[in-house]
Amino acid sequence: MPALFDVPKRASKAQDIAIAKKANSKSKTATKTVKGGISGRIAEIKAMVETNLGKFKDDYIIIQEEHELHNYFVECVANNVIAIDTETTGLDPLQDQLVGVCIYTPSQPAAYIPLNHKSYITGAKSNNQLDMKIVREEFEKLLKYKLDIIMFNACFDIRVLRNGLGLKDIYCTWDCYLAGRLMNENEPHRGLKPLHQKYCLEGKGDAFSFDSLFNGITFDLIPINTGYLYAAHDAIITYELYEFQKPYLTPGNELCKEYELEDVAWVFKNIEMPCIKVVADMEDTGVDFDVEYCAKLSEKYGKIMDEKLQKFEELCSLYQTEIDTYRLKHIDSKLSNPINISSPTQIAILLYDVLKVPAVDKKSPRGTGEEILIKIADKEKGSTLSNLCNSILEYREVAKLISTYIDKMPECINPKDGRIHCKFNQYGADTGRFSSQDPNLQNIPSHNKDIRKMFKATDGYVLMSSDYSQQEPKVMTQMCGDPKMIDAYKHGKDLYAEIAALSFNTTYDNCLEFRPDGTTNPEGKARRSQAKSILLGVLYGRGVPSIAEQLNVPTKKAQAIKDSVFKGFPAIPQFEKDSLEMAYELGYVTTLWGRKRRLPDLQLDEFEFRWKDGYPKDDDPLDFELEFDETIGMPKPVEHEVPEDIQERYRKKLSKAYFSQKRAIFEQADKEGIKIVDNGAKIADAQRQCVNARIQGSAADMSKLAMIKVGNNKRLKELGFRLLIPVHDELIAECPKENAKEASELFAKLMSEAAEDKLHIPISCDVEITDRWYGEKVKV
DNA sequence: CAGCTATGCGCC
DNA sequence: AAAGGGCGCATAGCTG
Repeated sequence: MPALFDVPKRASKAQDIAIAKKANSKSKTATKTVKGGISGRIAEIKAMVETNLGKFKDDYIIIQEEHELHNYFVECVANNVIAIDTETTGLDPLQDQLVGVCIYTPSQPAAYIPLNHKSYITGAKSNNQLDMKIVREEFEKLLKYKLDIIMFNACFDIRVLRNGLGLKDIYCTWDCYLAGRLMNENEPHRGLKPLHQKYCLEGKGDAFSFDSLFNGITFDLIPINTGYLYAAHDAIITYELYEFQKPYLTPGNELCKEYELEDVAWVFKNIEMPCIKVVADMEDTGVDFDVEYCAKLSEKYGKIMDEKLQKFEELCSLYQTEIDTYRLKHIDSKLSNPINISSPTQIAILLYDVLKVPAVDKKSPRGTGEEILIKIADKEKGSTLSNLCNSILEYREVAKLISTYIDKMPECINPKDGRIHCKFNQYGADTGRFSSQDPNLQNIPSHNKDIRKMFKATDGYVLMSSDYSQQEPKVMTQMCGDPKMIDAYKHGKDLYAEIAALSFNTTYDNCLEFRPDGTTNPEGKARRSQAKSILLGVLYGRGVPSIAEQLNVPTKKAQAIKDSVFKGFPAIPQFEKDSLEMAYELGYVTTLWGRKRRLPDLQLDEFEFRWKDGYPKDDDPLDFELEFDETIGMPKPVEHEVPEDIQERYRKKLSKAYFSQKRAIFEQADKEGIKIVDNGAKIADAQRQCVNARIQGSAADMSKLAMIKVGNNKRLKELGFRLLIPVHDELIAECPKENAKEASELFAKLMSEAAEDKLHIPISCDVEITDRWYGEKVKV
């Protein structure tokens, strides 16, 4: 079965991501100043919309009277379904304005309900817009019918309707964004319009892009008579995308079966859809923030940064002669004066050109990353060079804290409530994990004990954090099904120590860091960490040399350790094998709950053969019949394949060749006019991903199930408990102090039970109760 | 000027 | 010969 959605070939993953982001963002720079005057831009927009959507003029309507809205909703009830999309002045549901609501139900024209349009000349609110209160009340009546509600990226629209229209009970039954992610997480287009164009218009729709159309103009300034065309169009294409998706994610439907999506449909209905409300609640709640404390941190770390910079400059001055000599020789060097410590380019010049430090890493011979600088520093401890490298590292550490966290966070505070409301993308990672942005609350430093304390409980509340200990190893144990590993957890043993004991033929106690009398046991510690490295290495698809480096043992030794562990726990390599086979045969791997991670790269041929010019070297490029392709409006490019026997010849050679010989073979082919594409790296990437995606994805499923249970628990709600941040295997929440004891116990219980249908390993969650994130424990 | 890539680094 | 999964975001430096 081919992948459901075709993924176009692209130059790079980074490019894909850039494209996806572009498609996903609705014009971030909505409030910047407009060049050429507002009226000019609006005329331009008017013309663009006319040209591209004018044909829908009579198909879409504007709702400006109460009875019109009422009648429309009557039809929605009759159809038992409505698609909803909102138009706003920006992407922040708390600070930006609701401008209008777009609705659609089959049999009716798509409709736009303008609410807050205003004149771009006078700024006065435009006439003929329904009162928000009336619209809210009509919607409230509509919601009582529990009809299906279709949205795209529902979390946003739900929050907009809650905060902008006061529609507290708005819900969604089908989110086309989440459905699309589940149907193909590799889809580079994540926005509504590109998805609709690709799957509902078979890519044939007008390539007209709205991406930059409204740049610099907020939607409230667009005249209603222009705006309604654009807005109403969104509601109808949301519905059309839903119609396309629905059979694939409906269990029992032929298409759902054919594409093996029945379990995915389960995940959609029971994990992703219920998660939306929980996420919307978290984003609306936000986290309280201590500005005064933050200001103190800024001062403290600002001073440290100055000191670190000074230290760097002093150390540089010891090399003044060398630097001066270099500058004289290389007039147009990028080396500024003084040297910019933040510039990797300049640090590379300083180290490798001025100071002639030999490269320590073959992969990046001019690298200046942390690991490389540590290697250089360790070569001659105490030397000026070593001090210099350390000073760069120390500067970077504190500069990162200041620029990304300490001085950034205050800019993110919502002035209305003094809290930080980030955005969570519940399908941020292709494995199903969450991501967080604006700001990212999932990468706040934890090693540093100051930074997290900026985040505090609301006054009268306490913070609660509860994490799954060893979530991923436990998931892996379940998926391997190894009885010895399961037993280790059932008996409350340390898994890594148990693996070490059974693999290295020694006792469990000999594989612990501490002896029963409390003294340290270095050999035990080493055994345990060796077993741990192997297990986590499997989890991440880590290679033996890399594990060797981590354990500080020769590669051969690391291989021997791995062999022992695999011999003692054959279920582990079996799981690797099964996962690979699953991916090779089906093109995807699955999580415990049935979420898919497609890995099409795994099915690539190791080598692909193409004629460099698109045709054989001695061919006349015009010597063939052109076939007209109507979809692109021009003759089809003709593909000449490299004959199978030539491919076979090269494949045979390459299979026997060592790395160093491959290049020569590629060059030889090049002379024949053949380009050989080496997919080895891509395939290796996919191989690593296939084990990891199952574990990481299952853990994500589990965490989401927990969020849903916790977020919807009636008793917790009564206690005033509310979730704040999911950090993968950990949930941060807050609760009124007087209810903290009961809430924390229930919190831990719900979390530990959340995955019990599929995960038969004891799960316990400890709840920490504090006044601030990582702060002092509070007694309750 | 915006928008992009490269490099580097924070988290799980 | 090399060999680590998943994110978001900062700065530098280039390009159109």
